[in-house]
Amino acid sequence: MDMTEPTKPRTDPRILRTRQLLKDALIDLLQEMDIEKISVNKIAEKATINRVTFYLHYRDIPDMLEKMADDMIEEIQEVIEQSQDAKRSIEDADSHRFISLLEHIAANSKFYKVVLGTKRTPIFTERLLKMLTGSVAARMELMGADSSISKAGIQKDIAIWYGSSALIGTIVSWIRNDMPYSPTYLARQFTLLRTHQFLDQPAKGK
Amino acid sequence: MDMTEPTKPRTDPRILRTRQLLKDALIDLLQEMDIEKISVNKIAEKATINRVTFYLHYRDIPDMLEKMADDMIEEIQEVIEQSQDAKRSIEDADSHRFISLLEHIAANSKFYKVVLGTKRTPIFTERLLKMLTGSVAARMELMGADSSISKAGIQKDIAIWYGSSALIGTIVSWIRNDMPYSPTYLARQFTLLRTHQFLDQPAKGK
DNA sequence: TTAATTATCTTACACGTTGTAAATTAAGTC
DNA sequence: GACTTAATTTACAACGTGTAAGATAATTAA
Repeated sequence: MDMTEPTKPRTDPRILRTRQLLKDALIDLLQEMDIEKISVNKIAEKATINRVTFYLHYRDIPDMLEKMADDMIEEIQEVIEQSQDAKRSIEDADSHRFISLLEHIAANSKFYKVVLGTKRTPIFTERLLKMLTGSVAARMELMGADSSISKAGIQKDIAIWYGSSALIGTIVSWIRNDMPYSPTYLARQFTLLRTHQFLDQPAKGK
Repeated sequence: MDMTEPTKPRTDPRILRTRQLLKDALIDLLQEMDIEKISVNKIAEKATINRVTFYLHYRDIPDMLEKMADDMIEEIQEVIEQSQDAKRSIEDADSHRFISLLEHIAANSKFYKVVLGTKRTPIFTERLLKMLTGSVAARMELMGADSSISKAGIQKDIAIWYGSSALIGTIVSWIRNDMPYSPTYLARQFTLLRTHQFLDQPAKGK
């Protein structure tokens, strides 16, 4: 009986090495300059890789960014799945997934500060937003039709726009401000905002 | 006594014409293709303007986008200021500013669908977020320290991250989905979300 | 270890883009 | 109608892109 994983073609170490060098070089360059100023030439040079070799792996720079975004999403999915086990209640799972995500970002802050913390590479924010929108939508399904949201006559899709935007925006702002709060603290604050938020009328008076 | 406005040098109509042609051309091109594929050549060609003339007005394409973003913010400020007069109460002003903004976006939907509705030109979203962050921060100041936010022990800066992200994200999602709700309706929904949002615990169970 | 396979390197080329210069033509201003 | 300024035309050097063909080096399988 074959016990080996079928999804392991075992890639040539040279390929892994080259791609890693290229990715690191691109992140470095994105830290230094705007994306319009980055050329395949510069990436290859910084990676100490021949320029022609770049084209053996990626069609062009946007293609490379797209593949890096794919990798990012894949990693995040893994991190979140691993944090799922042995959770006491379902309402806690949400918060713990959030904390795991923030911890993962903090552990790879150099990367995330560049790809999510700057406006240079919108594809990463785009992808993450798409993913989080799915989570928020699923959460709303869980909450069901008897929630105060439905009762208040709020359109589900608008609530999803609102909730997922607040989520990714809070994360991005946290990154841009150099992560001044711990993942646990930010998660707690986020939960508070979701429940207690803006219950007041603004102050009256001329 | 000089009654003329000092801030009116009265620009040459040729300049205005050329710039308008260039801007229209760029918006058209952004509708058709990704920004990396757009060259000064293509812009000039579509604008029926000589390529060299482009450089008499803008340093390069990013510079042009930056100036267009400046113009956008300026226009939005004007629109919002004009909606300020004759408002009954302060709490309504907020909502009316929001409606005016949405109406302005709907009236220029071709432009906004390209610059805010796609991920191609992050500088426009960036600028608008910055502006809205200011509004949200001012609103929180108005609400004061006795609000339920402060009482709940929520950091003011995090509340601003959350609120401004939800705001711009809702607008962008609305644009991306081809503005399926009227400005007034969306504003009402937004207000509901800000007050009633997510008061439930998620559904329990296995 | 040798022989195979495969990734990377080297050199080269055609083509498009960029930004600038100088002289000319056209449009707007007084 | 003379003056001023914007736009055009043509030209050029530098750079970036994407691809090709053959040589070299690293990896893997026998």
